[in-house]
Amino acid sequence: MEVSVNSKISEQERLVAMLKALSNPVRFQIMEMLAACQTCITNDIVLKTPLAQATVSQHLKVLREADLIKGTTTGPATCYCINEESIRWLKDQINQWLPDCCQPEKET
Amino acid sequence: MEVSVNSKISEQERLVAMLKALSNPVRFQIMEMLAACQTCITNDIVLKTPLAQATVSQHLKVLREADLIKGTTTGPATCYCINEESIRWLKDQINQWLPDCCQPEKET
DNA sequence: TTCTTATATCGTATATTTACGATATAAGGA
DNA sequence: TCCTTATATCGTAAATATACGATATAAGAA
Repeated sequence: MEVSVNSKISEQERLVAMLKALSNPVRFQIMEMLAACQTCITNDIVLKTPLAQATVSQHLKVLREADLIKGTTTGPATCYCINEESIRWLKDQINQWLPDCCQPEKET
Repeated sequence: MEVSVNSKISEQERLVAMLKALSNPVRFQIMEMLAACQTCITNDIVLKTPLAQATVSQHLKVLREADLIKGTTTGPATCYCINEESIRWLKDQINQWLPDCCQPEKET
């Protein structure tokens, strides 16, 4: 039922923060990588990227802080995966956005 | 049928550019203002904002270049409105994004 | 033409983002 | 314990974004 009474940031702020995290080509593609490989460790992403490990780690932090991905430590590695719940929330928000115009083709 | 053969930027790049334009709280709220007032001139937005006119004008330029809004000059003023076609495209893209996971509640 | 109104653009200061190498940190094997 | 592997974080340089005042520009009125 979505009871976020004491949340520090509003829903709009959360949405904007997510969009900001997504609005970088590298991070957007990391999301697609994670969606494709279901779950993979940082090094997998580093190897698929021309960037340094530190840079990828930094991007992963941004995605994590925006709640777009989740990371679990397994031994020395960190296993990342998409935060499906958040992505669903994001999609719902965008769908409901600007309802007075711009509704995608819906046949009601 | 969407024939964008010679487009300089890919669909993903266009989407990321739109997200980037939206991922600023001021610009996000300008979009909501424009959706609410249907169409309004720059000065209306400036007055609803704590920012300087130059700053608002700059934000409008970013939104314009991301194709999220359209502006038409009427006399000395510029009349801005939401680019509904682009917003619909954006919504469709987000809906189709990460199809293997994170589908919003659909009953097929 | 001159004034007013409404915007856009320029120049610039400050803040944030992006990227990297160097250096922690943490777990497990030899 | 010492080495290897996998990440994270620190410090920092360069690029980009944000905001503003000052200054164009453009249309219409006097």
